[in-house]
Order: sequence, then structure tokens, then C-alpha cells
Amino acid sequence: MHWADKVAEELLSRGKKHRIATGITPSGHIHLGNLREMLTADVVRRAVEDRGGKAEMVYIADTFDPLRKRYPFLPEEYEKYVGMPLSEIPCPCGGHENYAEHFLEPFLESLEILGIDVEVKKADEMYRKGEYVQEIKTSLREKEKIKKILEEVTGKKCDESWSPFMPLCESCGRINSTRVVDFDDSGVYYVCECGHEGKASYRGGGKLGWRIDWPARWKILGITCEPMGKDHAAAGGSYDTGKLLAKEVFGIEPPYPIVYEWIHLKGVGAMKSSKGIVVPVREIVEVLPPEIVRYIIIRSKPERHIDFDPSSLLDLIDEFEEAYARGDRSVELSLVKSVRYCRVPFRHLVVVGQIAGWNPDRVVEILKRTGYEIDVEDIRRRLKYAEKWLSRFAPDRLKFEIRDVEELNVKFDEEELEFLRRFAEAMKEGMNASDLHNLVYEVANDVGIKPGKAFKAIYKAIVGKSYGPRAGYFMESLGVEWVKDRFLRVVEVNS
RNA sequence: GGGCUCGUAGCUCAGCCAGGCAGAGCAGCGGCCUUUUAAGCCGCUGGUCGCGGGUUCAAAUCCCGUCGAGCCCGCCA
Repeated sequence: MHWADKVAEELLSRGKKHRIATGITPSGHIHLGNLREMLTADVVRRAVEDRGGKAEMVYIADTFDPLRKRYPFLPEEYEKYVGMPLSEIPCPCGGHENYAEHFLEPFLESLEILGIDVEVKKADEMYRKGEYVQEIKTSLREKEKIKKILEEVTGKKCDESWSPFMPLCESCGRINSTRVVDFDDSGVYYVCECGHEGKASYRGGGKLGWRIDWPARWKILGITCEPMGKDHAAAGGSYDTGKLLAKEVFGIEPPYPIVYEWIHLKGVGAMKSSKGIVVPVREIVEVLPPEIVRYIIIRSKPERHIDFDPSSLLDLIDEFEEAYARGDRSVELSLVKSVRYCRVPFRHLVVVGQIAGWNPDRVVEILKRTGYEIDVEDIRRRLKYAEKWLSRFAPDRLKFEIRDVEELNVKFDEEELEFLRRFAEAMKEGMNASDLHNLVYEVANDVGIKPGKAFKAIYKAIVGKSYGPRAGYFMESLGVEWVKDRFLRVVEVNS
């Protein structure tokens, strides 16, 4: 059974309706590793629904978190924003409303492409709208109890000035430099390192510290399940404290946890937005079809780490297509529902695309002529990915270009020309890949050259290199008439 | 100081929760086909299941220990 189906069974044994939470801080490029959180949730949601349950997904973007430090990818002037909430910092490119949006927007676009339907909540808006008011008050009231739980579970002392609530300083704009001195029903009194003394509102005047914020949002949003990176799941980590706080302070059952491992970039290591070692999600969905991006993550159990190796993508796509034919569950869960999918191999699109100069109409024409059952919309869709994949990841030996005969830049000897001439003459309309392939041997035999030399002559005449795609199906794709004319032209020009 | 995950064929992994003849894909080799190519199909090769112990009629699977790899937590989400 697929891992998502097992999780779904477990969830359904607890209840019929589920709300699955996800949370990623938009402090830097949101990358493939972060995407695992979303896809894990999405696939569990689907599995729950497939079993007749109800499930929805919420994404809480931690836009109200402080900027921890000036990351390597940020200009020096961002030093002054350290400690301020991401939602209050200017956008690095100037094109978005704020810093958080800059990273959030491309990510949310990607989610759409990936078919992940999710309710997006921005933490700064949640706080400002007052969604946290009750939980902030509860936390302040239960401060000692919370403190005790944190200290017991983490084995670390909270200092004297510790508070579950972090006020946002009205003067310097930082959210990690204030100290709570008192609170009443109208707000929280604080002093800031910058010298300012003020009163923070329960609505957007500050936020709960992470370890409290997390269980608080479980309660606010009614969360029953949440995937989390393994950092949260470590003993004494935030899930350990969260589940106790959930029960003892907020009076709820903690959500069912799905712990997932990191995604590494082959030969580089784990992706870390703070270090700038990332493959942003937006870039991946530009280059790879969504069903493949989904498959990369969905096929592996969450607790296994994934080595993402861009150089073996074609093998992965082959594997996907084969699994598709088998009716594999991972593939089923990977296919985006709104996307049509037909069974022309991606590999083949790469070849035909090159033959057709990436003209979709010509590609469709070739595919139809060579007997493929196609869905035109899907062909057009995946053709774009094939072209991008070829230019970005493919080894040179898979690339070719069909140039004019005059520009081939290769020399032919007498035997080769003789072969090409006789081959052209022997070709008949209606021959298929295998006929053409066999014809190579026949003609080579007649001319008295080795088959190897014959194949080379064919490739030289078509693409100007001594190798190329499987000759029979290559020529079939090009069309008998075209190849015939081509060879005769080559003979003419080189004689 | 605590904790998690992984270790099964050359490579990537499934099987483990619920014990019952060790599996798949790729790679390799051979064939279909006078074949050195980037398609397809068929077959073959290949493993002390990290190691040691325990439970059991029976252990890759459960228990204890140990080694190796990767990683996390100690108010950073």
C-alpha cells in the first residue's frame, strides 16, 4: 500500500473530516525541499478523499516572523531589517508589496501549476485580524504553566523576562528585541532594547513565540494532521512541546504528525534557504512537467531522504511513464487532475521536437503520421518541457539540428554517397521504422559496406554528425519523402 | 547531552507496522535482428538482507546490543 494511503487510513480511524496544515517561512527562496511539506499534505488529502473522507489543506505563511539575519543573498542594507517581521521589510526586487511576498508569490504560482489546492493564510494578517487574540490571552494568563512545560521538555531554563508573547516595537520595528513587563485586557506593555516603552495590541501588535504559536494555530484552525520537517520532530523539539501545550493549555488533541526528511541536491547536500543552496520551486516547475515534480517527491516515503539529481531526470521520466502504464499508485497521485496525459514518451518528444524545430503543429503531424494516439493539448504542453529539458539538462549527444545540406560541414566518400543514393532509391512510401531499419542492412550489403558505415552515412547526411537517434524510427519520423530528397540532395551537392 | 531516519543485487530502492520459499527497475551479459546508435520485447547473471545475540516450528521482518552513514534538537520556524 502506498504510504499516503496508510496515513489516510490512520486519519480516518480518528475521524472523517480533516484539516491538514502546512507552514513554510518565506524568508528566502522556497525550494524543492520545502515543497515536500506541501506535496506530502496534498497527497494525504487526496488519499483521504479517495477513501470517502473529507480533507482540506491550509498553508500558513509565517510572514510575521523576524528576519533572523542578513542572508548571503541579501544586499548589505538589509542588515538594518534584521529582527523586523518579514511582512514589514521592503521587497528585494521592489516589485512586491513586501519581503515575504517577494518569495511567496512565485511559490503560490507554482502550487497552482502543481495542482495543489490550498487555503493560504498569512501570519501577519491572521494576527492583525485578531484571529490569535484568545490564544494570546490564554498564553499570557498561563505563562507559568507554559514555561514549566517548555523547561521540562527541552531541559532548558527560560530566563526571567521570558514571555510567550513577542511584542512588535512601534519605534524600531523589531519583534525580537522587546520584553513584556505587564498586560491587561487592552494590550501588552513592553520595553524594547532600543529604549522605547510602549503598549502592544492583541491584534497585530506582536506574535506568539514559535513553540506556542504552533499549537495555538492548531486550535484556531482546527488542524488534525500536519507534515513537519524532522527538525520539529526531534526529542525536545517543537512538536514535543507543542503536543503538550495543545492538551494542557489549549485543550485540544495535537494533529497527527507526518515527519519528513530533507531533499538533497545530488553531490551538494541538503537544500537550505539560509545558505542559498536551493532549487527554487518556481524554477523547477518551469522546466519539468508538474506530474514529474510531484512524482519525485510522492514516490518516496516521507521518512526517506531524497537525492535530487538533475542529470538523471530522463531516467526518472522513463520510470514514471512505465509506472503510468502499470497503473502505479504514486503516478496516480502525481497526475494533476486538470492535466490531460497521453502516452507519447517524453524521450520521443525530445527527438520529434528537434526534427520539427519545436513547431507544435509539425510535431503533432509527425506523431499522427507515425501512428501515435495523441492528445494534442498534452503534446503541446509537454513539448515545451521537452524543449526546456533539452537545452538545460541534456547531454550534447542527445542534441541535433537539421541544417541545410550546404551547411552540413561533413565529407562523404564514394561508398557513402553510393549507399545514400541507392538507399534513397530503395525507399518506398509507407515503410515503417522497422522496414527502414532493415533496409539499411540490405542496401549496405548490396553496396558492400559494413552496416556501421551505412548508419554513419545516414546520420552525417541528416544531422552532420556520425551518430543520432535510432535510425529507423528517426527516418520514419522525418518522413520517407523528406529523407529520400535529402539523400539525393546530399549526393548531388557532394558529387 | 538527547533524539530521528537509513543500512537488502554494481546503482536506486520495494518488502518490515500485521514473521511463512529474498523482489523490482536500472546497469551488465545473451537473444529476437548480419546491429557499435538514443525504440521495443524475451531471457540470464547478480544478495553472508551492516554485524552479533535473543524469541519462534519459522526472522530481512519482532526484541536486545553493536557498527556504519546522514541528519535533527538544546527557546531558530
